[in-house]
Formats: sequence, structure tokens, C-alpha cells
Amino acid sequence: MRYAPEHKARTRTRILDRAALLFRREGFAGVGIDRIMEAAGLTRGGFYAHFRSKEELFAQVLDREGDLARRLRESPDAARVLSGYLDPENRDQIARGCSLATLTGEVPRRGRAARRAYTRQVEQLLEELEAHVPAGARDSRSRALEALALCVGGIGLARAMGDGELSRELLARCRDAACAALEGGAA
Amino acid sequence: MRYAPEHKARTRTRILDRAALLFRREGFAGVGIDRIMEAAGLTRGGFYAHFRSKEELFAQVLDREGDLARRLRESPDAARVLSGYLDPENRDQIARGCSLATLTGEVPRRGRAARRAYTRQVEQLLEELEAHVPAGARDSRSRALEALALCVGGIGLARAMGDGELSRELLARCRDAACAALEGGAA
DNA sequence: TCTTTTATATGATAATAATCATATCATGCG
DNA sequence: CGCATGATATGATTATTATCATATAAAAGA
Repeated sequence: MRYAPEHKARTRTRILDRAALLFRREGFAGVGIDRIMEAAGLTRGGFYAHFRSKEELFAQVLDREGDLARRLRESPDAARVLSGYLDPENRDQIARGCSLATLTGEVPRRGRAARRAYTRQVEQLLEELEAHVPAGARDSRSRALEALALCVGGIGLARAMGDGELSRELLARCRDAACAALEGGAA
Repeated sequence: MRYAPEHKARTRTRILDRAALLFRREGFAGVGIDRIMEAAGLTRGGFYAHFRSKEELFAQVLDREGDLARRLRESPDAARVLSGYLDPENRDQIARGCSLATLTGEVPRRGRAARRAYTRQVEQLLEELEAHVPAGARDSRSRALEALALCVGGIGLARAMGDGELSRELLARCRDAACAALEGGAA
């Protein structure tokens, strides 16, 4: 090993980070290897030493996406996390946001690997959501599923509509509904 | 008028139909003018006699998308319509499905026109949903918003996960939650 | 039948795509 | 200090892109 042992791994991580950002901002077909590598401070040459194809890169980007699950795990207050998620500020930060919402529409078009990675992330997220359902409440699984759909649907719709009264109204309503689904008395 | 007066209009409609299909299946950047025109039985030459740009075409595709709203308007049974929407069969028909769900992620990347067209469609859909809230129930607007987010989030997530137990479970749960939100007693 | 007008087709341009073969660089070991 | 090797760069290939200028086809009125 001539380079430091973690050198290549760090480069790889950098590529993945930049690719995640660009995929979220421009979509899979909207950004090329050249721009991804340039954003990572490299040129296209080395790409195939790290990934076998653009599709594989995409799947691995999804594999690393556990931000929302992490925030839930680290916070005792699920309502707070969900409220921060269904917020105009998060809506306007598409590139930094969670890929589960931003790349939802891209995944069906990509291969098996992407779908599997996505599904795994959903499963992990559901576990964290379920852990926040008050003890004793029935149907914690259903509650988690409902909250998840409200988050993904709410932020997606709000982003498509941009800034405006309806967008904010929708976010507010989804915020309430998601919190009620998780912690409220219904269901 | 040398050609029949509605000749060009019919061609235009055909282009819009095919473009809608292809955009839903492959995304905005995933399909080119050539393929769209070929799918409409033409060549790329005539495209710019119908639309000023690909972006304008995309916005006009969104403008014509009122399928779910129409189904709601024509059916007295909203629960039936929503159940058909949040169904594995509809999940697997991405190309034919409603663009509000399939193209959600594309809209923020496209221009003002696309966002406005999308927002208009959401407004119309909300009106139809609200019309199905039982008379006397409070907060019909909130109920409609919640049902909408559950539909878009549910079908989007289910498509990204493909066919599988979790996907079906999520659809079933969203179906129940959306119907309960619209017609149930809570909220 | 011939002309005029509208609708579509052909061909071109300049840019960018994914991928790979080959070349160069940087670095730690001897 | 130089060399071997792993990491990155260069250059090329083949394909496709949006867009437009120009050419052709079709059809209705004379």
C-alpha cells in the first residue's frame, strides 16, 4: 500500500457524498459521471476504479442514506423531528434533504439493487418510527407506515408546488397528521 | 386552412399523450424529443411547430393531467376510487398512472410553468376530495390534504419498493388511512 | 391542373453522455 | 534516492441530446 490505507476509501466516500447531492438536485439522468467526479475534485478517469457503473453508484448512494432514521434514533422527541422534516426550510433544501423522499420517483426506473437499497432504508426508518410510538398503543406498525407516507408525500408535494400558501398549508397539515398518527390516540 | 382544421390539434394531442407516457416511465431527462415524436408516429422535425421547447411540453403535459380528479368527480364513492389508486395493480402501471404522483420529483427541477401547472392540478384534486367529505364533518380541507399526501406518498413509496410484502402492507395501510381521513370521524 | 399554404421530414450543429484503454502521477519501501 | 504499485488523469469512442434551417409532402382553392 503506497497510499495511506484509507485513502481510496475516503475518496470513495467523497464521491458518494457529492453524487448524493447531485442526484437529489438533478436526478439520475440529469447529472453525468464527469460532473460528479469534478464535484469530488477528481476527473472521470478514476470513476470505474471505485464503481462498476453509474447504476451501481446510485444504489450505493441509497445504501448510505440513513439521515432521518439517525435523527429519530438520537432524539427522544419524534414529533420534533417530524416537524423539522415537514418544514418549509427543509422543503427548500432539496439537495441536502433525505433521499428517500427526493429520489422516490427515480428508484423504480433503476435496477434491482436500487430498489433493494431503498427498501432496506424504508425498513430501518420504520423501525425507528415504531420505536417512538408510545408504549401500550396498538398497531404501532400501522402508525409508523402512515407517518412515513405522510412525510414522503407531504414533502414531495410541497417541493413540487414551491413556495406558496398551499404548500405551507399542506406541510402544516401533514405535520399534524404524522404526529397524530405516531403518538395520537386514533388508529 | 389546407389541412382539416383540427388536424394539427389532434397531432398535438397525440404528442402530449405519448410524452406523458414516456415522461412518467423514464423521467424528463430520460427521454428525448426524438423518441417522443417517434412514439407519436412523427419525426423530430415538426416538434417545434407545436411546442417552443421540451420544458414547455413538460408543463403542458402536467396541465392536461386530471385523471384522478375526473374519477372522483364521476364516482359517488371516494373510498372506492382511493382504494383503486392505492392498489398493487395501479402501482405496477407507472406509465399509465397519474402524473401528480409519478412526476412529483421532476417538477421542482423544471421551471415556473411546470410548478404552476402542478399546483393547479393539486388544487383541482383537492376540490374533488373535499367534495367527498361527508356533510357536517369539520375541517374538510384538512381531510382532503391529508388524503392527498397519503395517496402520493403511499403510491410513490410502494413503487420504489417494487412488489413485496412491505409494499403491499404500506398500500393497505395508506388506503385505510386515506379513507379514514376523508370520511372517518377523526380530524 | 396548378398554386399556395400548412404540416412534417431531412440534415446539420454543437454539446454532452457512459465507458474504457492507456498514460501519468504520487507515495512509501528498500 | 529510485522503483514498484496503486490512484488518478488524458484521450478517444460511440451514442445521443436539444434545437434549428431548410426541404419536401399534402391538400384545398383557383
